[in-house]
Amino acid sequence: MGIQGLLPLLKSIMTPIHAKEPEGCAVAVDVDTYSWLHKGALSCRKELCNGVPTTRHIEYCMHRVNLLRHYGVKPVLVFDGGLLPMKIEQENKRARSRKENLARAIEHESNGNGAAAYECYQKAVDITPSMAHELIQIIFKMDNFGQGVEFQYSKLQQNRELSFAGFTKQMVLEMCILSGCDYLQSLRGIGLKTAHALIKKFKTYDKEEDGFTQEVPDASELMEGGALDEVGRRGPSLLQQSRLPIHKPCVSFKEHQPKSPVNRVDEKTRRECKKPIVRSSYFKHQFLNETDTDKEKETTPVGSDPTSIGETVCVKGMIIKNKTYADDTVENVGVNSIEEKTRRENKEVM
DNA sequence: CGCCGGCACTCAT
DNA sequence: CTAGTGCCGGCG
Repeated sequence: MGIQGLLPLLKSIMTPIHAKEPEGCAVAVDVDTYSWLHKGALSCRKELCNGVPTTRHIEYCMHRVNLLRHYGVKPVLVFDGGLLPMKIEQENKRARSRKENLARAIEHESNGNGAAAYECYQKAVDITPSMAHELIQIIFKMDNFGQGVEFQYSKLQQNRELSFAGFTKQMVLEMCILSGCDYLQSLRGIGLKTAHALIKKFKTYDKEEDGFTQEVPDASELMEGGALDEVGRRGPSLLQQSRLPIHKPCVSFKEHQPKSPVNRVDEKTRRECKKPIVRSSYFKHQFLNETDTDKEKETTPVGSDPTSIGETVCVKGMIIKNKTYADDTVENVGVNSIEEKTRRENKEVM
C-alpha cells in the first residue's frame, strides 16, 4: 500500500531508468514481492486455487529477479505481510472473500461457465507465505526488459507538482500519514494536497492536532496500529549503504519499530521480509530503484511495513531466509540507518 | 475550480 | 483483491 495519489504528485521528478543503466554503482532494488506473486498468480490461478502443483507464479518472480541480476542489480525482495492485529479483521474478510469466490468458481465450472469461473478463481487466489518460501528455493531463469522508474529523494526539492521546500523527511512522512494509509481509517476530507498544506504550515503533525483536534486522535490511533513505516528513501547513497555484503545476511529493512503500542508486542508480526538478494557478480554500481521502487517505499511506509519484522533472507545464489527480529536486525545492520530513523520517527509520531 | 473519495480496470497467458 | 491509474460525482 502506498499513499494514494502520491506518485502523480511526484511525477516531475520520476525518471525512466533501465536496469542496465546504472553506470556504476551498486544497485539494490526493493520490490514488493507479494505484488509480483499476485501478478504471477494470474497465470495459474486455477491451479493455485485447486491445489494443483504449479510454479508459474514463482517462475514469474524469478524471471524478474534474474532479469535484474542480469544487469547487475540486486533486488531486495520484501515480503510484507506479517500479522498485524489491526489487519486481522481485514485479513479475515479477505479470507472469507476468497472462500466465497472459490465456491463460486467451482459452481460456474460445473455449470459449464469457464469464463466466469476463471474470474472467480482470480479472486480466490491466496498468496501464502509458503509461496514466498517457494520463491526462495530457486529456480533460475533469465530475461529481458527492465524498464523502471527512478526516484531520488534528493530530487524532492525539484518536484514541480508540489513544493517540498523546507520539508524534512519527517515532514514528508507525516504528510503521507495524514493523507491516510491502509488499514487505517483516513481522516475525512484530508488528502495529499491538504496534508501537504497542513504540514507546510505547522511543520508537524502535533500542531496539527491543534487544528484538528478531533481528527488527530484518530490518526494517532491509526498509526499505532502500526502501520507505518518508513519513508526513507534511499538515495543513491543509501542504497549503497546497505547493501549487503554479499553473503551476509542482509539486513532487513523493515524492521519494525520498536514496540510501540501494544500491538506490536503481541503481534506476532512476523512479517517476513526477505530479501533475496542477488548478488550477482556484477553489480556494481549505483543503485537505482527500479520501478517505482522508491515510491513504493515511500508509500510503503505507511501501510505495510510497519510491522515488519524482518526476516531476512539473503542469498547467496539465492536465498536463505532467516528471521530476525527487528531489534536485532536493525542494529545489526547498519544499513538501514536511515530507514530506521524514519521508523523511529514514525513511532514518535504515533 | 480544486480536492477528495469511490469505482472500474489492468495485471499474465 | 496488490498497487496504480483514470474517470466521475460530490463538496466547499
